[in-house]
Amino acid sequence: MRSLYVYNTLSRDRELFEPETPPFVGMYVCGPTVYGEGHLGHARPAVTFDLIYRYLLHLGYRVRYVRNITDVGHLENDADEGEDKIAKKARLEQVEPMEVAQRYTNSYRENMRALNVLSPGIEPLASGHIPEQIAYVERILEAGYAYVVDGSVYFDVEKYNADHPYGILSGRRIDELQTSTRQLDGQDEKRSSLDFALWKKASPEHIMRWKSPWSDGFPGWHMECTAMGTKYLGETFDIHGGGMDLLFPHHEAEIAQAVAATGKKPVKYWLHNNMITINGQKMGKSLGNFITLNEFFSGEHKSLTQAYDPMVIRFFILQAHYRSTLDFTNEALQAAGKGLKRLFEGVNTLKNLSHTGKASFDAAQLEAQCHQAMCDDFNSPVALAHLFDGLRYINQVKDGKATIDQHTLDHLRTIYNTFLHEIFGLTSEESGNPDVLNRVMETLINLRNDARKNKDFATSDKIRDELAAAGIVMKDSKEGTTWQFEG
RNA sequence: GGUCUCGUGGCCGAGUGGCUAGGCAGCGGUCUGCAAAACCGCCUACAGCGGUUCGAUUCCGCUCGAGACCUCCA
Repeated sequence: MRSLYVYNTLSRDRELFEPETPPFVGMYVCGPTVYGEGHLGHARPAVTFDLIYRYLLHLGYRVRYVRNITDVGHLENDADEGEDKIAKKARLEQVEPMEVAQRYTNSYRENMRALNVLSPGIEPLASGHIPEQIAYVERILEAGYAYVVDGSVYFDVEKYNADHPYGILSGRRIDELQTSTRQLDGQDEKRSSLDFALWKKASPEHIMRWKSPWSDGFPGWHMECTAMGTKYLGETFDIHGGGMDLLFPHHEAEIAQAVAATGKKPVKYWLHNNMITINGQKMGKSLGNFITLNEFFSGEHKSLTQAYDPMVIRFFILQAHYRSTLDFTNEALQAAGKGLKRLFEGVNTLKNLSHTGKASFDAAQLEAQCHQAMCDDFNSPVALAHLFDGLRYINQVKDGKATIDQHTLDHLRTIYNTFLHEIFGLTSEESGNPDVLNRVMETLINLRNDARKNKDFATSDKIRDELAAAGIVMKDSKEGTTWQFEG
């Protein structure tokens, strides 16, 4: 198996990837909170970890991929006074909380399918794992790292820090944190402002609630990932992923919870994708540049000049390294769209090529370069650059300016299929055209070429222009005329 | 205010102590009845100021600028 290096946030460095029990890999990724439409911010981690998942599978690992659906109990900001996000939305819309969660879960899954993101092996719901979460809180209480106040359970960060360093992931220090935390709901109950809730007692108007030994309430917002990760991947597993914004406090709290309960560090490799911006600005509900995925796909948003194919968004994301910030602009997306189209056309060319002689290109080297890039912390932009380099050779062969042998031809086909489709998950919507359409087009092409031969360009151009108006493009080359649908 | 990340050519984005990705746009050419596509060539940048070095875009320091987290968010 190839040597894969991944950037581990825990060490702030690239490390050789060595799973606990190869060939098995346990991977947990923080999924969406389903209280609203999927947006651009959801696409980045989904595509990033889809790439990682696909590449690990390609390398021969057997991956158990868990991505949760958060459908309970995250606290809102002070304007909402600790009200549950989903409950709040439900009241506004006068429906059951689980109905809201279901609707947006469905919507999220549809978006993921459009982006060709593979389904995780397990997609657990937080609401379906309340007993596991309660049991986990009990373990932490038994270990002495939590305390109960009026039906709520809080994690005792200072006590924990005395035995285990708190902040190993985010690089934060407890004394620095103490001075920079602000007042939140329930603060007076906590011994320290740093402590976080493991279980929250529900206020009377709070409609999402479950029974527990401490109160009718709901789990703290770091609890579900710890409980469900443990349940499906064990007390220690290989990869935990998510957005950089989750680094603190969410992932830090997850480590503390697990160490408090088990004495073991739960995760070997912490992987974090960077954030996206829109026109150089952070995307935020308050900034008015919040674009949902459906708006992207339809183009219905005031800051979009056109609709974007989900594959273009996927390709755009893959063209940047996952640990860099990525800026979405119309210009950049359009550029990506053209690049992607060129790539697909090259693959199509490759499909129709036949061997012509000696190859003047080293396909094995191309393959090695692509893998080298991917093994260096999943550097998809560099791998894509190599594929574009190969494209030039393919087109030269098409133009008769280079030659290719059968072996190289087969090898290139395998490489492009493997990387573009299998690993990058890029698909062209070359839906198998019905035979009848191919026959019709063949006829039209023949008619037009007859006209061209007779220098009846009025007729030949009429055929081409009218087909163009219908969305079909004709392309003349030495080998003859080809056609395709064009947007 | 604290912690951290980053600043690359018209735009997007890799990467490196000397050999300086890739995409898009632009310009010139080849091909073509024309067009499109493709191919060839050109445009060769690393915020600013110091320092280390034979040599720095790449290492160090400072300045300026942007962003993330600390507080719901991917």
